[in-house]
Amino acid sequence: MASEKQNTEIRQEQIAVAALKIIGRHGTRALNVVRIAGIVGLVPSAIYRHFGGKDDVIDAVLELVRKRLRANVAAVAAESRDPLEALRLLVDRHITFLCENDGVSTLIFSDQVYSGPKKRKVRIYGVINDYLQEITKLVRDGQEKLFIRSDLEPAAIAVMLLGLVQSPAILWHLSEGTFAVQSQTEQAWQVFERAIRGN
Amino acid sequence: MASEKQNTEIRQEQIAVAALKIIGRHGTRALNVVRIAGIVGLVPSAIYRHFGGKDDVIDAVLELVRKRLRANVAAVAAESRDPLEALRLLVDRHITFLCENDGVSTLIFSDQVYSGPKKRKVRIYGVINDYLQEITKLVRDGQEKLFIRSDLEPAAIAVMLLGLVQSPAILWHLSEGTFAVQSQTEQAWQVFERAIRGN
DNA sequence: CGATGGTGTGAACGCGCATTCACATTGTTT
DNA sequence: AAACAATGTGAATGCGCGTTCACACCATCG
Repeated sequence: MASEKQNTEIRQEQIAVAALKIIGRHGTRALNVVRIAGIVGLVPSAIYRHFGGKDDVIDAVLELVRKRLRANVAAVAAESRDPLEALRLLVDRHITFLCENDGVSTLIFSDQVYSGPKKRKVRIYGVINDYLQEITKLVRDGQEKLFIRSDLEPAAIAVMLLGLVQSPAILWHLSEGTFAVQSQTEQAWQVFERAIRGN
Repeated sequence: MASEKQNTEIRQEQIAVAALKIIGRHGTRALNVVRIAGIVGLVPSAIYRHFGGKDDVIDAVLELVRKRLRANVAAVAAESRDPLEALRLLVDRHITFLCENDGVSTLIFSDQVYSGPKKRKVRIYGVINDYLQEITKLVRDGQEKLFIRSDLEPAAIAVMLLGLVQSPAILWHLSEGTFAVQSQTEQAWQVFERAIRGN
């Protein structure tokens, strides 16, 4: 019944993806090595061939999230013609990302965060800050090109944008998909855009 | 070393408060009967005189949160002269509430939510919806009195308001109090108010 | 061909923690 | 005063789960 041998790098990737999937579907509490191993097709102890322990796996998941967030920003920057449109596209992508991976929200608040090494909290803050930083760049760019009012701090706009999406996402997955996340985000974006658009 | 006997109702209150405090300071993972009992001044097994189990304790914490959120809305409604001012006061109160009780944010996303009985998720959704409902009332009132644009759905405004506060709160407690939550909320409110204020 | 290192396996250990139970204490009712 | 219900105590139980370890397999290198 032995699984085929795989390179550690591949396994690490598989394990991180599996972990994120578990967190998304069943919450961080359901994240245990048995389940992870099950998805990857390994025996629990095999996990320790590729990671020092559960904590390291969680760190890997965080890096995965960081990558995907970065990829989203890069994508919208490429697709759009102006920064304001880019922000709108980012809102769409971000909400989709959060809805498809409930785990992202839960991981950030997870007890795993607070129980783990203190570095954990710092690391999560870093991931979010990275993301905010990139959004801030978009905003600043929009201000320079006069698409966005320049009497507002770019960083503050970025945080607002995050909040715009976060609440609907929470409500969506608490409501088991009942909450009209699409409509809510749509309206919120319009209000938001009117408030920040350059005159 | 025996504690004085107390009425079950009093104990239930004490236990819920203790639990919320633990969640806030150390995360939901640190929420165990030993710790709760320690704070209340009881022996672990005594908890079971007042609650059926840990799950019931968590439910009690949720009710505690519901009460406090309701109290906040009632307070600002009483303090303010117009609905728009009420909303601004509510933002202040809500951010304070979230910062003082980190536990509220963590509890909502907690694995405990997803692991517990399915009713748990519904219950949390209910708590938030209650709160949203009350905010929506304020908004609608503001629209009728022409303080708020009436071409916007009251419920959508309410959700936006929540998002306005939530992100800063998250960043604040991830950053260990470094993040300038006050300044952020201030700016966000101004942008938001300009967007929704009746012409 | 033998050695070595990387990967997978199954069993076992140990800890944290929720829960239970028999017993003690206190307050109230009859 | 006796009986009973409510509350508090300490010990014991049992489970989930992270982690470790000795062993097996297999590729690559010398």
